[in-house]
Amino acid sequence: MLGAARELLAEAGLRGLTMRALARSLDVAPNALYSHVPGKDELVDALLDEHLGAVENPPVDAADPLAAVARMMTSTYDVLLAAPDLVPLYLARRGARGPNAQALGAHMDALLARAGVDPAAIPGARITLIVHAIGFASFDEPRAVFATSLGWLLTGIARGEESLT
Amino acid sequence: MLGAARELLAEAGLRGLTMRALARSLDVAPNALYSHVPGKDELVDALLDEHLGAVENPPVDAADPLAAVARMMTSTYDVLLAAPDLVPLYLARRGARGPNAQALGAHMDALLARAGVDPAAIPGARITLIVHAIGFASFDEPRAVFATSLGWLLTGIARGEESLT
DNA sequence: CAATATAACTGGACAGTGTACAGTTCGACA
DNA sequence: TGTCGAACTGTACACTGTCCAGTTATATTG
Repeated sequence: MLGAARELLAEAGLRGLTMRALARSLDVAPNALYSHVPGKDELVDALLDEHLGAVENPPVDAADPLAAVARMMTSTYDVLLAAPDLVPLYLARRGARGPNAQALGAHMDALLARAGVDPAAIPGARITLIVHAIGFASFDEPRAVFATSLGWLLTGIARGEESLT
Repeated sequence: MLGAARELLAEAGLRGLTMRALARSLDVAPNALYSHVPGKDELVDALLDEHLGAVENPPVDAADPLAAVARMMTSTYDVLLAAPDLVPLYLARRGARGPNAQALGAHMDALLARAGVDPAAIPGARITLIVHAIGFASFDEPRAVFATSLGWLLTGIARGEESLT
């Protein structure tokens, strides 16, 4: 069912992802879906988290942890862009909260800690990086702009400055 | 009509902002609205741009242009949060493109230029800052996290680094 | 094997959505 | 006074997500 939903999204786009169309593609009555999933929101959530499985997880003990974070976020960005129709859904659902999303978050926290980021600042840094990746994927700017701004962000995070307010 | 739409949004939320409800609040048949606006998207666009009129425009010749950018973005963030129901719409419509949005963009470009940012990097920096503000407003994190990460971003932008990829 | 519990399905419906079409009312202006 | 055009109405279409009651098929028991 998740697979059919993914296919449907790829073929018919965000607008085409409807319970009825999904049921049609499974040769089933629309309400039969509700035996497998409580509602469309939950289906979408599952779709979002599953998709995050493709994000690259660099080793936690990488030589340069900050570069590893950069690789991770770039991979996230690429994965998001690989299914552009999914991006508005990440926004509408405020990210993903399934097992894949949580594993990625934990992984990133570990890398940030190893990069010497103040522990108290880690959650904020994680959120910032996630918002940054999803936001950029949403506004689909050229990839170079994303890379540049990711560099800006990591520079700032690494130096731990926070005046200017 | 825009006013009624704004009120309706405030009272009934994002979900309650429907053409039919808007028509009802104006004591008019639903399709009468289409004499004034081509469709719901355009109505929403107008709503979004109008709302940006509340963003603070610091003087372009401020002593510290980078601090002025920070003030501008903080004000944007506050304005966005003042109408949380509008935020998902900014995302869905990929920002605003009306006169207010354009004026703000031009203003920011001028400030970034005065702050010594490489002219070629200005559009990217502008987009980055906008994505950052809208993204944070969307994920509604504590305000302090926004401020901190804005500091990170501006630090990076000002130093013009872009390695790490 | 037969009986039963349970998961998966169906038909039909409800209340809503944005919007198109054709036709009417009405105020402003020549 | 006559005409024009904007603003409106009634009706309708093709959708949406989801609920309810009832049916079928499958799996698990006695």
